[in-house]
Amino acid sequence: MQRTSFAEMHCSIGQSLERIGEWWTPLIVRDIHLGLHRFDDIAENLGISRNLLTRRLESLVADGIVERRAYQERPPRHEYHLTEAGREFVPVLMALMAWGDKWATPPGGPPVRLVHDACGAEFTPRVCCSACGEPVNTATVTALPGPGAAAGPGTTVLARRSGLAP
Amino acid sequence: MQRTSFAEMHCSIGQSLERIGEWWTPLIVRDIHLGLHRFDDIAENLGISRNLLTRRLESLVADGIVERRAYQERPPRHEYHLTEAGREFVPVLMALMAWGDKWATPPGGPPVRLVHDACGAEFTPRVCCSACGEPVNTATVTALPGPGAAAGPGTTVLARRSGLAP
DNA sequence: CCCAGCAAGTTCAATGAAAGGACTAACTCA
DNA sequence: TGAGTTAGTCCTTTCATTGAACTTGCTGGG
Repeated sequence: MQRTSFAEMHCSIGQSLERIGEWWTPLIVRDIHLGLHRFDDIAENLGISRNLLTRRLESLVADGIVERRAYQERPPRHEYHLTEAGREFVPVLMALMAWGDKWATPPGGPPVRLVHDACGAEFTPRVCCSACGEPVNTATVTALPGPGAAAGPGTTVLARRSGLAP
Repeated sequence: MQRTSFAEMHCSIGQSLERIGEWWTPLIVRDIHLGLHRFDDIAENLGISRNLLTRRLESLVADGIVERRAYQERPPRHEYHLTEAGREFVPVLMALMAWGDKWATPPGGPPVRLVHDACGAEFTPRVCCSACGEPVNTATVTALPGPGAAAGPGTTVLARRSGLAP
């Protein structure tokens, strides 16, 4: 059946997943980021079905994560590039990669090393506090209801627990 | 058709997605982290089909992200808790949430505020360099082939481009 | 004692998304 | 003229997802 959409959820994770949470989508963004801009390159690299790649690229473009850019007129040919939103998503992918390196190491060891050009070091991405710069973890972070908190699909029980409308 | 598995990919993102990339799975982890430990609570909160929740929880337990803990004997009843791997995944979810807050704000504004207990500030998660602590972005990070880099499903073209075996 | 209720699932049919391979369009280059 | 490139579309098969009903084992109230 059609997948349940997360679009109506009062949850930014749900909203994010609606845009980049589908199967293949994060890998497509990874490929574009790593320099694969042509349809056939991405299709061959991932081994994704071509019709599915068409659909995924369409929705990424519709959501403003990827930009479809003509690089010649006749015949019309296009390249795919990340937008600002797409580029800002890449660090999330790096954090995901770091988690995978630690808890789900691929056969043969980590396939990618990351170098931070600004400081020159090979590094591991970490999620940090924007205020003090320290790494965050479940023990040191508290989640509080924000302005958009509400009972709705995806947050019924949570809203009840935090004292919002049942 | 059955989803193509990313398990054989030489890519930590693929490995991560294989474990937590399926539809619903990140939201299930979110719910458990936020204190929903019972099957019925999670099912009601998300509105997920109960058989699907069963399957997702099974695979999360099999992958060592969630732990199934008996809290009474007769009748047998269980609670779900995050393991160490699961807790370390939560910051990735926070980064994903921050991206959604910025680029896909849910109706009504950000539904959750995060407070870093260590410094007391309300903050935005950022992905930073483990060496110098500065936030990373696409412009300041270079990806290099690591020990596990290889041509294979999910990385054929990339491996060719970076000079590995065709 | 009987019935309602809870918790944690399991079973089932209907539907539509994914896979994969063949096909098309429009052009270029030798 | 024929092969190659690029970016898709079309089609069939197969399986995951949905939603709702059903099951099991026990507790607590009247």
